[in-house]
Amino acid sequence: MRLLSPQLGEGFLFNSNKYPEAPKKAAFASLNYPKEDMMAENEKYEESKLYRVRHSAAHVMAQAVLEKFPKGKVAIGPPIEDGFYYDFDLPRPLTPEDLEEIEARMREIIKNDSPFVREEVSADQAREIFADQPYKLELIDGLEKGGEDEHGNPTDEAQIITIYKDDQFVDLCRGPHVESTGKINPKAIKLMNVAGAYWRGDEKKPMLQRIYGTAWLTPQDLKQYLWRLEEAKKRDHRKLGRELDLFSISDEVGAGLILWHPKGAMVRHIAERFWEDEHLAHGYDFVYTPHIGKAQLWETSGHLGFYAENMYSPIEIDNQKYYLKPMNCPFHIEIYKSDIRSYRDLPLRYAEKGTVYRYERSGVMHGLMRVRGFTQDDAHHFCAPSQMPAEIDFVLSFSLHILRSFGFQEIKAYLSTRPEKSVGDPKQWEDAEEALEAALKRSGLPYDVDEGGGAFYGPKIDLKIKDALGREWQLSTIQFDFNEPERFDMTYIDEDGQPHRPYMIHRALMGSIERFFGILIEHYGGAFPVWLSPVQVKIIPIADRHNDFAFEVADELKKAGLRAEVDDRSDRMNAKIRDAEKAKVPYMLIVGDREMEEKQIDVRRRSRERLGAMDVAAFKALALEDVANKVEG
RNA sequence: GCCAACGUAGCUCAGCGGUAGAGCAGACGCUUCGUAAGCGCCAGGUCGAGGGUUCAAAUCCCUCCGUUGGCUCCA
Repeated sequence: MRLLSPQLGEGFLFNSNKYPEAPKKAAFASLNYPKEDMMAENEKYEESKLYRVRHSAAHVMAQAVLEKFPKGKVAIGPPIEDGFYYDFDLPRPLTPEDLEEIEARMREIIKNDSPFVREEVSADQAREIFADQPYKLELIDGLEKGGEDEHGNPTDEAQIITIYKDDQFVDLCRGPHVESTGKINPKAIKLMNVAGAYWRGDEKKPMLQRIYGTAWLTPQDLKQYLWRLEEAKKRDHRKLGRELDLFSISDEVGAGLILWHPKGAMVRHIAERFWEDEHLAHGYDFVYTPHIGKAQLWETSGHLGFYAENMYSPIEIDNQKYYLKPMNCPFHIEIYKSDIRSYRDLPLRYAEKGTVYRYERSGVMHGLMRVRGFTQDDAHHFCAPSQMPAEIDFVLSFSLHILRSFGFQEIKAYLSTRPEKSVGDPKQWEDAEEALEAALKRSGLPYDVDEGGGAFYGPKIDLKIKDALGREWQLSTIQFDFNEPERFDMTYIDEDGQPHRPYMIHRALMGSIERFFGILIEHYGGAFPVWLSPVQVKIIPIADRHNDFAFEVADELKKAGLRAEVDDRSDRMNAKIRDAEKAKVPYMLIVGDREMEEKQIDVRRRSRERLGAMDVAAFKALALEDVANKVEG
């Protein structure tokens, strides 16, 4: 179905199923549009009018809330992506009705068109103004002390304390704001929901009530944003997972544990088969390792020291404690250590789709995206230091090849460097970081550097993709490890006949296969590319007398490796087409009297495009070409 | 784990103190049909679990489990 997004006008047609003839870029742009279109090119969000509008809307909302709850305490209220929020400490939980009331009051305040007035004050003046606002007082202390901004984050500069007044409200705030409340378009704001949030994000501190709102420059923009939310809801992998019968999660089995249904398992199987072929073609060896390992192993690896809170309780077997594995690396290392390694053996690349179990707190599970048991497409590279730059180059380009094959074209890299606390020789760190950055430069990928953002055991590159809705997801990670080779005393014998320490790289491309599947579902809205579709062809006989011929066609297609099914129910053709469309089967082949007569089939795509009658051989060639080229039809 | 909302048929939802309802899906029967829903009939629920209030609880209260939106954490 073609959806016309509201208020978009020419050039912003969005096709809900992302069919091949749909202009892909336009589809992306329409979903993606907000920041890009709302702001002048290269303008920073923080300096945009939109940012000021949202910040100002937060103040207006705070006033409305305080009017309703005069004893309420306010915390902070910044603009965020797509809107703003404000945290409150209130005598009772807010209800949806409260939000409506607050929103209505906001519109009145906006109508007053009262100016935002900035004032610089001393810390003591500020304390007087906010005498009954404990959270503000805490912020003022931080500002006065310096080294902390209004969010409590460290800063270099001493802070000037400023307040902003508008209408009946005054807030401790750095600004900036719009000139007056009237600059906020009352028809372009909406309060979205209430959620709990810890004061300063610290779970030991009080839980506040956070009201999320959205604000835009025009009502059209708001409408567009709400439409985008709707679209995301339609593509929600949990909803599609049920509708397309891909997977489920059973209370009986347990939260965060995924059951892959035949259709979902087929997609996974195809994806894994591709993954396997590519790995074998690129110098990897496959390994298989068990799900549990002795406590001593996890002591040696350090997991019981630094990862214990994510691990499940031990299982006791013959007076020995065993742990369910949260990672695969110790096993791969043991395989490495099972023999003496020569520099001639290196690099070694051990790959395994290893299923790991990690404890997740009960409130954080989310469909396939956040689970307690998942399979990593893991691999560990072991190489001599001299081989390291080439190895990085290889693994980065291999990662990109895999991601692009699944239809993710927009990829961004994040390089994380040495944190303050780290293990390993600084020279090694430098070499590794240099190699990572050089490889990034050669790849031509856009990348950001997160100084000090690496793990204590090594620097890393993370790859994030943008999906069809413009949302970023981290998939791949390529991590150096200076820790485990040391802990396990890994060595190889170099040309000099002496043992040397190898370099070790962990990498996962899809990351978690469960999560990757979830992202694929949402990216494609359930309409997988032909090569991944669990059912690629549905053959639809018009009447019972066409069934035999339909099965003949199916057999021929199956022999060619295509996944074809016949819908031989006694329903009308229209109903069969509808069901096949809903199942997002890429091709429907209609067979009736005419086709049987001519030994042909009538081809229809899920995009509703009709390719017309053709020979089975012609269709087979066409479909196989789509599979080979991984087209998204 | 924390805050809030929500758990009624396989799915989506109505009912919100007086003996459980719809649509879709399913079974069966009729229909054999040209590019997104043919018709009829049947079956299906200890209303998430446990406790309490009441003459009476899906409905009100408490506890637990789960889900959703956030917080924190993270693949």
